[in-house]
Amino acid sequence: MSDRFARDLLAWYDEHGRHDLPWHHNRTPYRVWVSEIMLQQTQVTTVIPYFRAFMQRFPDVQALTEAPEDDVLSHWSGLGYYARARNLQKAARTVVNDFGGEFPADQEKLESLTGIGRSTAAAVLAQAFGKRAAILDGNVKRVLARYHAVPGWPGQTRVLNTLWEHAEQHTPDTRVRDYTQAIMDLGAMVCSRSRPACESCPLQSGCLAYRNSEVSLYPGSKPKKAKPEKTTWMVILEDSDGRIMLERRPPSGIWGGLWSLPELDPAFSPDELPEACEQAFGFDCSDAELIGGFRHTFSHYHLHIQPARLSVTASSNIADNDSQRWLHRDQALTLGLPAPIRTLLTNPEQTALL
DNA sequence: AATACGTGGTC
DNA sequence: TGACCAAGTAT
Repeated sequence: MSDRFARDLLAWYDEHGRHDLPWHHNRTPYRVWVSEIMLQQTQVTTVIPYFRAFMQRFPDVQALTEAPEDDVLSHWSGLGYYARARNLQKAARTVVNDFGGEFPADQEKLESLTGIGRSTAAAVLAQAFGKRAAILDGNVKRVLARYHAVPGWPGQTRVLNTLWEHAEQHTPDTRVRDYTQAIMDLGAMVCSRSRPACESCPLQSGCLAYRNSEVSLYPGSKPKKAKPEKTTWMVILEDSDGRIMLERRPPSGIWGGLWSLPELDPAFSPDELPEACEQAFGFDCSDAELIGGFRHTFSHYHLHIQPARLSVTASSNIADNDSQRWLHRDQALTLGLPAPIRTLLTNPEQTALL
């Protein structure tokens, strides 16, 4: 049953673990699910305020299904990986339509919900239903890679499979909920990526990497690749009322479904911007003013964002539609906006310094 | 299997 | 200061 790994880990957790995170209270499947989705590739401290606001606005799965997608995205604004928000609502509708509004306590059925993979399904099973299920997130990967001295980068299927095997083996039959939280806490608080606190680790005596003084070698690092550089114009079209134009981005791709400033081909020179805007958007534009570009780094490429402000002179027939809205800046900030656009609209002077 | 998908923290 | 990475999943 539970080997010394789980036993020692749980003893440590009782004294040192995190027992008071927002999703630890009223631990319903819905709350656990939302927290797990938010926590994908995202730090706990970042998630906490988003989780509170989200629960206030969408208290249950029913409320989530009934909300406009824009509302969900605006609550996700700044969190990143926005497909998570769109998938969240899709999955909520599946729960209501196919599962009678109740989350299934079944690994396979949970994984059928979009946005829920193997690890998230296991986390919901363990945290919300107390069922035995092995998780394997970044924390667990690090702990297990060190404990068993598993060589290689966890992005490789072979390495990943090995880690999953260890994860399954160590998961106990009892106290699965606590165990799941415990191994994540250990990874976050003791077995951290840099400067792990091995002297305070309850698993030290069995840790192969520690025994060999090779803790820093695990887990193996990702092969590095140069990020491509891309450039774009982001135009702030402003009418005589001080309203600016926002465009809804396509549902897939970067910032999918969010509202943002309209983009223009970087091949245009500053001189050509007014005419390019007129052709693209159909308004008389003038006075292109360059605000000062900045570079934004994504996971897989760098984007040079070149903001430019233009005046719309003939604005009599301006109207909102599905993919285009004219709003004052404070109104624009209530939309689901990407973080750098939010910054750009809030404080263009600061952005110009970047 | 490899890649796309965000943002903020860390050193 | 730029590279690296975090409670991963979808395609």
